[in-house]
Amino acid sequence: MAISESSRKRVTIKDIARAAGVDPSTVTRALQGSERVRSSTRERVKTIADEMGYVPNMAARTLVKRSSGLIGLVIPDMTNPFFAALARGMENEAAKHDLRIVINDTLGEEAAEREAIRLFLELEVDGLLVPMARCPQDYYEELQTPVPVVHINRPEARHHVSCDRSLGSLAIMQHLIDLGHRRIGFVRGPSQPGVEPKMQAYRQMLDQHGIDYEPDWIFRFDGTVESSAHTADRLLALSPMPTAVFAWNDVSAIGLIHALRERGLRVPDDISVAGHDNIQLSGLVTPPLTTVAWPMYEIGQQSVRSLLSIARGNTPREAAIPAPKLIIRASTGSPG
Amino acid sequence: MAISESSRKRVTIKDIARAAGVDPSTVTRALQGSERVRSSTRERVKTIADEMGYVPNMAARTLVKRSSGLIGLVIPDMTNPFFAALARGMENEAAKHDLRIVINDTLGEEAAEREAIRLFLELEVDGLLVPMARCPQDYYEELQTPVPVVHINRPEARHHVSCDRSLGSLAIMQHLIDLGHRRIGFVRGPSQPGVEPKMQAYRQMLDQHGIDYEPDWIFRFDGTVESSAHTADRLLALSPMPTAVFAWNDVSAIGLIHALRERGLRVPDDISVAGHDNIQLSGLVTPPLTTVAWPMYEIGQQSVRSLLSIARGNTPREAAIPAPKLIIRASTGSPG
DNA sequence: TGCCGAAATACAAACGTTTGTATTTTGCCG
DNA sequence: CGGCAAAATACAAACGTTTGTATTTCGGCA
Repeated sequence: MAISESSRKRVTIKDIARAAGVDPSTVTRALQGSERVRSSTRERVKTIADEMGYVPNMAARTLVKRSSGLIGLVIPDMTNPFFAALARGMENEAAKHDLRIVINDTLGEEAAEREAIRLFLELEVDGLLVPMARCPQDYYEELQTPVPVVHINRPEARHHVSCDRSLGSLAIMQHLIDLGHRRIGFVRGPSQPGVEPKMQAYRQMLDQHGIDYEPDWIFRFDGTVESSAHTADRLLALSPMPTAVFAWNDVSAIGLIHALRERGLRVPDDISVAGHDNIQLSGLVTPPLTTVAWPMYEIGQQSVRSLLSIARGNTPREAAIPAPKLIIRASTGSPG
Repeated sequence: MAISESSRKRVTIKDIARAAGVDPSTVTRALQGSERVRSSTRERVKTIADEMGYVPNMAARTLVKRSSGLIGLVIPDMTNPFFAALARGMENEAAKHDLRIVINDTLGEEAAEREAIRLFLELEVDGLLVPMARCPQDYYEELQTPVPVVHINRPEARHHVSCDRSLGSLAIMQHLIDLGHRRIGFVRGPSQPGVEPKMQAYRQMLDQHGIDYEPDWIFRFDGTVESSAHTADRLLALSPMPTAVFAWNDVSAIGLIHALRERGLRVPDDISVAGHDNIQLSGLVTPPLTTVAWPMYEIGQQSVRSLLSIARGNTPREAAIPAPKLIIRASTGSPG
């Protein structure tokens, strides 16, 4: 059920045309600053439009131009500051090209993602930006959108902008190993895309240093205090106990640190903990968290650029994206 | 500069009409499930539309219906989990009425807020939801939108859904005073709307308990580690030192706790700290934070309901919104 | 068989812009 | 002052859908 239409009628180009004593087409051209209309007329029309409080009707414009000037951004989780930074990079770049970003939140649900894509297609967006899609790649292959789609961090997609997703995790693992750790646990989250590459990097680094992979060293975090507590208990029950833990994101790392400290362990003296994402709070907790920062803003910008070059029929050149940056703080140290 | 139009032409209602051997108007009605078309035709048309991969053109529909089925949500700061919960409540309620939410992030900038409103008006949204607007109320008064606007937490607005904004702060202050605190500091953030009511509640409670307001007990937090450190230093320099601090949000509270602990103070033994917002991490830090939770989800739902009744010409009845909830954790205790 | 009313469908106009083409106006030169 | 090109403006069609009205089709009954 749609909302009923409003009472006060909106000012249209025709109204302005009448008021200015010119043709609607002249009004359009005047408002667009076309050279084809005399500058005096142009100014007059603009003034009148202003006075009458003209607001262009995008539906009409989109209809004839077959392009809305919008870019659809499908966000899996608004809560994640990760995506917020991404969105800002996109908005910044889009603005340079007179494009606007509209966002739809999917709560990380596959059905909602499809719904969002559909909404955007109906809206006739000029492009789609899809960070960490939930739907399988096949879905997008078959989709046959009439508009370009750029995925973020989905290397298997046809068009994508991705920071090598294991780089950050490799850096963290390297850091821990450099510190002398050999028994390193891993806290993983729900099976979102984005966890896997970190797991892989984790295992790869273990391999490289001849450390056996222990399934017992893998823990799960579901966002609750209880799961942090459970992980801490399990850690304490292990013998020998891991001397370091790499958590797939900062929230889980901070939660774990709390649970460990509650149980009398000192971080990093008894056990090191590293996170991933560099959220604002990661520097504000005790102890400040060693983590890795992604250049999300830059990725956002680059993805809009890619979108544009695809739309122009070029294959976008490989993006020059800065590498993720290891941020060493006080939550990691040499093993006791 | 807009993106060039795509190559493959989209399927329109006319195409379906031709394929099905009926008139476009029949196709429309069939797709809408109108009773005016024979059920056999209806099914046939729907099947054909499906097979041809029909995607409705919203611009055309909006043009004739003068209503887009969209609700514009102007978000000041996507990073704030506060707004994420709000948005979800809105989406949930909107979906019940076949309305969709589109989001625009303003980074808390006044100019961006105006831009967002403009975009939404061009999009011909059916309503606007504006949580914690940056632009002054006058701006909205004069705006004369042809669509209803519901503000969130702006009681001075014509239509608004607000939790009494001081309730939470009053509860926190009451809690601290009940614990026996008399010297209570306040950490404020940048001068966003939303800080003031908390400040007021703070002073009101001091007044009520005959405690003098000390300008020295007001501190500022700007999101950096340094400002937390600075606040801690200033606190330590005071004598007598406050025994408790009420911070305007959880991030600033957590940052402060860290800085205090770094300086050898124990929380809550030496000093209590309370926050506001109940972000996910507030329960996961050491010590877990005493804070106050807002029913954001419910407020989101309610604001959509209000929007709808305004659109129908009713004045929305006062919303029944649950009160903010005091969450007592371990960061507060009786003064040493 | 012919007619009636209802059901099903077709017709046509409208929504507000844009844009290619046609027409008018303007300024200028001979 | 007539004529001409260029500049300025007007005209008209189109975008894809919806919706009120007109037309056709149909089943049933006299």
